[in-house]
Amino acid sequence: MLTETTLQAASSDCWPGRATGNEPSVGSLAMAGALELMGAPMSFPRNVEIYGEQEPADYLYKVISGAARTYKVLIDGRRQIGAFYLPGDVFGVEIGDEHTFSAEAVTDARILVLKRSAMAALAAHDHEVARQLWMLTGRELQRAQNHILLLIKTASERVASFVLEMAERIESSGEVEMPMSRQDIADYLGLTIETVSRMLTQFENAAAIALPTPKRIVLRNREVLKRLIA
Amino acid sequence: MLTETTLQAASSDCWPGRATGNEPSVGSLAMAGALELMGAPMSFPRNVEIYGEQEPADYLYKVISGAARTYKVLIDGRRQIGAFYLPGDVFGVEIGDEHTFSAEAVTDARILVLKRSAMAALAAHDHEVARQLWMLTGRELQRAQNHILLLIKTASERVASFVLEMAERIESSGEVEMPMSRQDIADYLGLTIETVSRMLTQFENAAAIALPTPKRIVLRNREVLKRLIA
DNA sequence: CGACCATTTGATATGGATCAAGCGATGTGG
DNA sequence: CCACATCGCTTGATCCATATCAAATGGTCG
Repeated sequence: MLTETTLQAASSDCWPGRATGNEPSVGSLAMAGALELMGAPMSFPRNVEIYGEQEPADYLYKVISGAARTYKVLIDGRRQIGAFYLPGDVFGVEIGDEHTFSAEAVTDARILVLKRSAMAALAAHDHEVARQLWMLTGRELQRAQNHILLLIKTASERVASFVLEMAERIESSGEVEMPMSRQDIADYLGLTIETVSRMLTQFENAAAIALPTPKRIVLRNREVLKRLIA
Repeated sequence: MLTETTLQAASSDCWPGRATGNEPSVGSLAMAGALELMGAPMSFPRNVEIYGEQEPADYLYKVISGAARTYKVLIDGRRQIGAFYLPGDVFGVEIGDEHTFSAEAVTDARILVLKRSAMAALAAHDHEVARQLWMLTGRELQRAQNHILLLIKTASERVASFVLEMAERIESSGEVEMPMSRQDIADYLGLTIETVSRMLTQFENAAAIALPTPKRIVLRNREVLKRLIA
């Protein structure tokens, strides 16, 4: 299963917020070492499944590099993408025993895989770890609520929101390198690829963005985009 | 603030799953009394605000009778209902310090109001309480994820799903007494009242339901509805 | 019983989907 | 290193589901 056994990436910073560690509770420091032992970085090629819907949720995943998506396919073939995960993001957190979405690598990706049972055991003795797990669920909830608000908007509002959101997450010197395809964006926003493409062209014509290549978006005037998002 | 000071409804069963209580951890039993003291049932008339978006999230709410809705209004006036809460449901759980949605009574309602800081203090000493709080967040997440899947479906699929969901939650002898208006349903499903009404008429013509009054839905053939939900 | 408000029903408009080419970037083999 | 094939994206034409606008009906409450 594990493509590598090197554990160096599984350092103590593998858990968000863990670095604060100003609450020396019992087990917290002792278990930090265990964290390193139980996490392993794995490589997933582009478009390869990380886990399937209804599989046992035995692991948590933290993106090191690349990107991942979670999704669900309805009986008639429509696909809904739940979220995109970029370096630093954690996914695969579940309340029940099974994954409710499937997950795939959007691009070639390195992902830190953490055993859930070990996390649970850790949380049972360390309130801070338990709190972090709760926070992760809470952040997913906020993301899902924002997603709901996105899906009631018009096509141009959805696409503008998406561009701005990605800009906040991965902007680098005025540009965004989109890891995902138009189909991915469409399935996230509940639109067709044609509509996504038309909206981007529209934004380009309005001088809000530039598209040197399909995946590269230059932000030329984000005020125009912000005025569109309702 | 409190319309009544009677605490009788704030018994130890006010917390879901708490009744199992087969983990006599420190503080658990001692704090059970505190729970009674900190929860108070309040009465909210129909359409009255329970809390507003961006207000400090100092309390949790458990519906005793009646119904509540959470919602957000976009700048242009569109309203999105996040969820409906019926007797037994808990709402107002937040990760941050502020409510991200507003809440109102759908009908005259009695709602148990629990101080959040007290819950947090309790959770700090009782893993079971902490787990229950986490579970509440997780259940909200699942609900939000289902809501996302609903919003990418067609109008008839959304309305059929809604009727079936409400039936599961409040069916009584083959009937559902809807507490909310058509506008509420429309704002939950991302449709207009006209479309909701037309779909219900359509289901009635297909002999799937009957509508003796607008708020009363008789389930005549739920297989027809199930076949519609994709 | 009467008035009001919610709901239903009808007619028309429209945003985004669908169907159908065309174009361009990427990557491969000669 | 270049020609060509493939795949993903863009652009265009048409259609359809749902919104919008408008009116009629019916349930509820004083």
